[in-house]
Amino acid sequence: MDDRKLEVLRAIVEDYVATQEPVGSKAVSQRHALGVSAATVRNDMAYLEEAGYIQQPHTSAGRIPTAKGYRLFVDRLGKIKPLSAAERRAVHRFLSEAIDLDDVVTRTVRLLAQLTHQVAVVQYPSLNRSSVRHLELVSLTPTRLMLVMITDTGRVEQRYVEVPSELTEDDVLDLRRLVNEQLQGKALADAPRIIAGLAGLARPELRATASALARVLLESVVARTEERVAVAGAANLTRNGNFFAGSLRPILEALEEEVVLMQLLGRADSNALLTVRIGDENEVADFREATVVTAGYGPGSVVGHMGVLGPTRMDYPGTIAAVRAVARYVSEILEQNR
Amino acid sequence: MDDRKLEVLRAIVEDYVATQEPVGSKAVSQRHALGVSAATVRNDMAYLEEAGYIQQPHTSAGRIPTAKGYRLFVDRLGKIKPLSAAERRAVHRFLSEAIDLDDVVTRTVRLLAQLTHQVAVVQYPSLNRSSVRHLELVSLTPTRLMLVMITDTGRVEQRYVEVPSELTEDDVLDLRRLVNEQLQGKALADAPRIIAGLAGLARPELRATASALARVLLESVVARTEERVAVAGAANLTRNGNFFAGSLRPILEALEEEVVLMQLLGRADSNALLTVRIGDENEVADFREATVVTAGYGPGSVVGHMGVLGPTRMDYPGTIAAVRAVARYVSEILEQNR
DNA sequence: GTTTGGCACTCCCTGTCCAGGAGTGCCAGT
DNA sequence: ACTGGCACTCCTGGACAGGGAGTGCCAAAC
Repeated sequence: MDDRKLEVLRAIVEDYVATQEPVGSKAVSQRHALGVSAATVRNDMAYLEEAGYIQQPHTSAGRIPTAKGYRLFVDRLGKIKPLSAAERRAVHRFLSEAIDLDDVVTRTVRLLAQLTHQVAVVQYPSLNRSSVRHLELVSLTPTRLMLVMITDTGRVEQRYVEVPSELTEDDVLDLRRLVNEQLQGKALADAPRIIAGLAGLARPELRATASALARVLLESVVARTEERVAVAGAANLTRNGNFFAGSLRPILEALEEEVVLMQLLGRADSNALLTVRIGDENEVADFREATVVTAGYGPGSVVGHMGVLGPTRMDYPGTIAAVRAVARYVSEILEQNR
Repeated sequence: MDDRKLEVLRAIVEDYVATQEPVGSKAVSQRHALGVSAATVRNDMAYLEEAGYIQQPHTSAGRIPTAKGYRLFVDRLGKIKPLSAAERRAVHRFLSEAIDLDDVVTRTVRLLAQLTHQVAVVQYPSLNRSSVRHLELVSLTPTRLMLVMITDTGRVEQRYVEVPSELTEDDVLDLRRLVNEQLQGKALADAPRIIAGLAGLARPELRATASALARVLLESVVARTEERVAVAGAANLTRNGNFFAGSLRPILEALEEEVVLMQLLGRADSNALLTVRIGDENEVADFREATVVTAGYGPGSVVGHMGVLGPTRMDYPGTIAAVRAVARYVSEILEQNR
């Protein structure tokens, strides 16, 4: 494929993203210094359409890019434009004011939404990629405990535990020491194995209690892993003509389903630094008209993902730069709090 | 005002809520067994319009209720229809499966959204109406602590504390004992006073550390109080013709602002069991076209509010019943976990 | 005095038609 | 290989008319 044809595609993508209207041959030849006439552009456009990169909403309208066209643009044409110095400073300052993990996530998701003018999604640090920092047992009544687990990423999980027999203060201290000895510093992915042997290590009279505790512990490391996700910027779905072809409904519904959001952020095993899924490259049916840009983050290794969701007609260079920058800053912050 | 006129108003409200279309005199006299002709209804409607309870979108259209009309309907005409037995069972089961406070709030807000087909908002138990159940100090590095506060409603707050000098294990134990002795069981509203005296009670060599700790403690009980709110059901804004006169944007934006949501749930001091704010009775400008139904909840005394937001044209009896029922169940659950 | 049927009137809604405009495809000429 | 010209297609917006729903008012009936 011709170099000029690529330039024409770039012009179409850029103009269409900017104006949200089909772009015609005259506009391309005038606004972009290609040095050729509109008629020539028309020939190139016919070729690009034939090849599936652009399409016409109807005869006698301008062209708009297809998903395939955007893909080519992202892969070969888009020059990522880094954030301005002012933006970088703002990101840095806003995120460094966070007081705990919850706050980091909340601020991150808002920041992303604001920078990209799109819907932002941030996954809380995944439990099974974290390790245990501390386990705390608080006795509420003699037969009722509260279990609090703190991970190295700062995430806090709490559970109630009903125990079969009454416990003394010393019993609680014993149990606390036991679980911390066994689990502190261990990766949660390894935890189930350790937890299974927990009851056997307790004093005989505490066996029953320890196994009740083990059951709840297992639940909190296995059952609800992955689930937590924060969303912001839903209002951006209504920007200008975005409106997602009027089918706002399913999108809003999907945004409230953790399962769908996790799918959106990509299979947890993906360690790719940055992923762009355009249109039908997306697995979730409701997002066939959308593009999702995601990045992994974490101190050293990836512990979670974040991303933004927007119309396929989005400002790719800007969005990609923003997601990448924010993911980096968040990783830095987690590193510091380690 | 005539009894029959009230019946006409009720008919208009009910039909309009059901069909979302202006209702005419003929429809009223036919569908509701008033025993009078359309012409008579027309006279009554002229009166109701004069008195400000209903209005015409334009000449030669049917009538729709005004905010004043809905108000009268709610105060004098609506017979609250309790939830069906099946619904009550479903509510009960769904909520009793919650595993911690976070889960209770999440489930509650979803339940409300689903029952009422509207946007639901639930405030986390307000910190300054709770009391301290337990304070935990975890040492991360010799000069860095993690403070975890657990309240009687099950809410968990965590903060990092940088301390001026290196601490031994015993120092940490000492501090933990001190803060728990002083604060356990105390209402957070009283906490600032107690915290102020905290540093003075520590061993001399721990004074500096204790006052750093006190600063952070104060922050966590004062600064971010009230703030946390959960939202669900935003997709319901797009139901049928709801769309809020096409101005979806400001509503979605407002729903992401904690401050606005707190205003929506009503001044924190309101202890009223159930509040209905219709149209301009609402203080928040963006919600002039909306009705907000809120209820307080809590074990014994009110510790937070929950509510739903919908178009003024909503099913008042059903919505009110749902909000009240859910608030009661949640209160029961908090009572049990006390 | 209240209720009723009748009637003229108003206004919205829908569909049709038409002119204007933007953009294309193709062809012949450079 | 590029360009200018030209006929053609299709969308868009305004104008206009007909049908329908609902009203207000009036005179007659209960």
